[in-house]
Amino acid sequence: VLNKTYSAAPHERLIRKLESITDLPEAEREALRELPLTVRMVAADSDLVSEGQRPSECCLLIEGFVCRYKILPDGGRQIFSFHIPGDMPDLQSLHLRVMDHSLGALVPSQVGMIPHSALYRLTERFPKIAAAMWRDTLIDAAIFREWLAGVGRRSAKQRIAHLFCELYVRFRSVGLGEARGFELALTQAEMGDALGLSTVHVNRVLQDLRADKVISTRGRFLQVDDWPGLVAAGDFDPTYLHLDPKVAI
Amino acid sequence: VLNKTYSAAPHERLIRKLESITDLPEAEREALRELPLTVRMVAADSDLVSEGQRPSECCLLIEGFVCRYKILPDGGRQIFSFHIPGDMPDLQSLHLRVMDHSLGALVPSQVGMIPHSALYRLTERFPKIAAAMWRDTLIDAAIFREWLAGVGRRSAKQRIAHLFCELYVRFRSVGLGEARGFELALTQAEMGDALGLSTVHVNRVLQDLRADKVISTRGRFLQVDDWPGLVAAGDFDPTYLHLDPKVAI
DNA sequence: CGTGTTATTGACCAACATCAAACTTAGTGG
DNA sequence: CCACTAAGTTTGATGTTGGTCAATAACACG
Repeated sequence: VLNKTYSAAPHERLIRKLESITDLPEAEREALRELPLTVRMVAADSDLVSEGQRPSECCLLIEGFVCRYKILPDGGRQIFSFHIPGDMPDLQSLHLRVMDHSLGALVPSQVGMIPHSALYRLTERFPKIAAAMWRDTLIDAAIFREWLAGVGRRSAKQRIAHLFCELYVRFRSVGLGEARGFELALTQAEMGDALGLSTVHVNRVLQDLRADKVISTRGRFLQVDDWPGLVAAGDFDPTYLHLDPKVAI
Repeated sequence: VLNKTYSAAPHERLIRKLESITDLPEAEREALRELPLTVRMVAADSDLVSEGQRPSECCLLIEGFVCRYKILPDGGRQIFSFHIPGDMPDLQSLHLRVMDHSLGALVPSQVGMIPHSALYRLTERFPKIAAAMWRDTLIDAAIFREWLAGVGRRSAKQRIAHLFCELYVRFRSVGLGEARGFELALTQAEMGDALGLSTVHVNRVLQDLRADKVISTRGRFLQVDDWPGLVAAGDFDPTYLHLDPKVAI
């Protein structure tokens, strides 16, 4: 638990996210703004929620970068998803009491904790908010399917390029990142754990992609030099993200 | 479209399924029984819904065995999930208009088509039914995560054993299959497409598992000869299925 | 400036893929 | 009821992607 100060407007982050996947009337937006929320800072590499726990609140990511993952008996780690500000990475805990995986911060992050009770009340009073949140968890599932197809049937190079495409589009769809690229706060080991690859192989494929002139990296900033090329390399089709037409990248 | 006759009680199948993951008061069960439902027969290897479509109804699987899948540009196929009677494999279409994958029958199957409009009405009138269905789609996502961990980090043998464990538990949890095993209506090619393996390799691993005396096959019947052994071979922990304690296998 | 983390490189290896053919089984029509 | 066919399973030989191990080079941070 750290103590930095931030001036982000947590509720607006959430609203912007939900509006990237659906339309919300003003009454619903207003109701979302009244959600009680306790801000908490989380250090890098520490868990927000761990496998086996029964949380009584959901996290809204305000600043930072987090992932969901599971450690397998042989010590291997599988990362299931990455989350950016505006996401509620453990929204599922609202209807799935016990966590079957963990939620960890990849960089120092700021989250807002929202009691389940407040969310229940909101979803009962506003069916449109319930539908938007349900839809969000369904898109979550669609992303898992897409990753599954990647790990099951795509080459290492396609998988890495695909991940970059997905993150770029998701960042842009909520107004984060820049047109030329985005902050990719991931080590190569973490990319490997997400894509089912070894660190060494991730490194080699990354060199390939740089040699192909589709991306370049400056520190943690991933610059997209050739978007059509990256999309082609990753066999990327954003349909599965189910974004609202109004935010089409 | 075939024409066999069946005497299954579709609504009871659905109720039994939902009760395997939650508790439903009698009023809710009664409301479910009134859901309008058009029975349809589907031939093996034909699609119930295809990628790109915008269905206006959901399917309830009454008899048979279906899967969700996607064909990749290089011709490869990734199967995302298998569904058994009582499942609503495309419940997600209620909040995700366009299908990002297809739903196909693996054997001749019987489904009940339920209009989205009827489901919307039901979920608005009965928050408990909405919660149960939302929960069902969240478990769906949990299964994707588990498969992702398998394809990403587990060996071929673990993945196959894990799949058998999952199907056995799911069949049993809704009162299908037998204590000694269950009907596995899958070709080795289909198992490969689900697990990210080649047909040849599936065949070899299957021979291993038979040699290890954990399973045996008689035609399409998969007999579990050593359940603890199969669980160990698959590194299987049923937590992710989020079954209600009352149906614990 | 150290010190620990991350990136990169090289040598070697294994799991699983691919290709091709033979064998089995289950349907189908005569 | 049998021959014929197509689908599925099994086997062998060979190839490749990506893993493992281990060392070195770059960084980032206190």
